[in-house]
Amino acid sequence: MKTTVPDTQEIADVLEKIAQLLELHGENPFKIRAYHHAARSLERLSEPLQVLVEEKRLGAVEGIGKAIEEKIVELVTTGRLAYYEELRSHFPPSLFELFEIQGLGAKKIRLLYEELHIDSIDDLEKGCLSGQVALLPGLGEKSATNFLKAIAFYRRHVGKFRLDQATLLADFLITDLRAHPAVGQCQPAGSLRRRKESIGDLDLLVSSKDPEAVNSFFLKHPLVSEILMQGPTKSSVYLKNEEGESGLQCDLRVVKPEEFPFALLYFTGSKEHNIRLRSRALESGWSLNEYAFTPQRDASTPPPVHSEKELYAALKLDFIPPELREDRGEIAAAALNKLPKLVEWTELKGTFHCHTKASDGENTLQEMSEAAEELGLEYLGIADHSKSSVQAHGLHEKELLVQIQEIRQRNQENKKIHLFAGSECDILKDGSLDFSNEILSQLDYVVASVHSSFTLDEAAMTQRIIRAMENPYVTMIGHLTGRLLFSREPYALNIPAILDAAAATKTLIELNANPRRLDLDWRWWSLAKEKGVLCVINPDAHSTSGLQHLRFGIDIARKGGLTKEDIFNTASLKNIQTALQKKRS
DNA sequence: GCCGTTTTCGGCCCGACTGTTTTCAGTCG
Repeated sequence: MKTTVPDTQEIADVLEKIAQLLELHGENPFKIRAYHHAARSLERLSEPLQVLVEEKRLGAVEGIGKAIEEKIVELVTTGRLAYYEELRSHFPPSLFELFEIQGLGAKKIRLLYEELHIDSIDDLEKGCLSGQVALLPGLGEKSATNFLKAIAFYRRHVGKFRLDQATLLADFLITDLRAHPAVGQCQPAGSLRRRKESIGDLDLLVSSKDPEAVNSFFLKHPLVSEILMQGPTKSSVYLKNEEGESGLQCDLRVVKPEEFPFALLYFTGSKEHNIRLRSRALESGWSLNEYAFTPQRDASTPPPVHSEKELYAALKLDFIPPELREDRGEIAAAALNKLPKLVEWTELKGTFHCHTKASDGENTLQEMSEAAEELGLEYLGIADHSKSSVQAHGLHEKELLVQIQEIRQRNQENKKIHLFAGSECDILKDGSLDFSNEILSQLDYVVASVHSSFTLDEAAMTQRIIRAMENPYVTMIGHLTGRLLFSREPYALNIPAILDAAAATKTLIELNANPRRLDLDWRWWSLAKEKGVLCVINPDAHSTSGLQHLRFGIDIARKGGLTKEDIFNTASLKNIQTALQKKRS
């Protein structure tokens, strides 16, 4: 373990590892869940862990009791945890990777380790091929074959699928399913419906009086590459990817029409959200499953339910939009009628941070303008790269001034959509900007972004961005953490400190809607809102089709609990022009 | 291990499918 103080995420990871180790040790499942739960609680703390430890308030965090509090304190103060080290000493660290293999859980991993000394994915593969795995009690030829398939799948798809990729596949399937005569209602569920940034598998839900017909239609669908499991109500397949190989996993559930709202709620999740709802149902004496409420002995009769809304109402809750169902306080808020009224797509009036051919975009200013108009936007901001982004053909001062002139000219000629002249100006290593204030002052707005020196330490990177925000011409910070989903980690950054500075300097924080980024992450937006920081949803469009990414931006804003009022570009053109001047004056 | 208008013990969400089994354990969501 590192000698420096571990950060909150690292501590949450240790708690998760403890949970896995306890599973391997065959511990009480509720104890295991307690560690999972505590890890999740840590991940959504709204204040620094260090402060909670110093003020001895950790025990007040839900899911953290005396025992786990002591362990966290030990980790924070010494950087080590004797309990964890003791647990770990019984198993090699490589064993953890076996949990990633579909069909393998703690019991079988332990069996494989104790009987065959298998402690890695490579070992498991060898054991399956040699026939040894099939000889173990409780396992057989079929298990070994399935492990080999699962290993191959894991190697092809370490990581997950992006929201846009999963959405595209789901749209195809749902369109075809809805056209089938035996299909009543058909909805996506799972993390796709909750609009998470990454999707592990696709969950589709259908209501039908003829489940067999639906299942057989689904299993023969041209997008299906391989059948994993098939039952009367549930089947599971791999879908074809671009190369025609097995890609995303897709589960189809077929239920009776009257069961649909229960099943939709259940399969939408999240798991933690469902667990809470079931506990809440039990308070009324009803057991809740994916089909119905079942009153326990002496309990009152549950009301009839025809929709998710009625289902929540039966539990004395406001309807909770799927995006919020992550067990982050939404149930308590729904009980008190305090859920936010989430922003809607139709409330978005314009956007900033779009590129053209002048730097690294694919389309001209005119084409971008027309596409935005078609999308129904009132205004569009053009922000091509600045000169330091050589790889992206960043504009030099002279080229930028020409572009500003062109934009002013277009606004004279076309009154249907207003164009704003901006720049995505590099934040240099020391926090200064790529253009002088004299140049910046001629623009309508500035998106300041980091495109270099990603490896600065947290303090330096934080200071770098804060310095940029202190510039009166910097309107907003682009893709704050620089993450690229599944390919680049966010750079080290003290996000609460950045949000404080954003509030103090009246700088907007971008929600970059490009599905590879979705940055800033949705988990931070409630804190941003609390601190009074405004969000601006930008597509970072490098083509006309890139403007469509705005929809994912709305998804993530909703997931972050943001309302129309929390988002800068829900303002009309009339109001936005004065708002853009606000920081400068 | 956590939690409490049933409060310091005794609960803790619930069901489908698979593979290896002759009645069920393990895994998954």
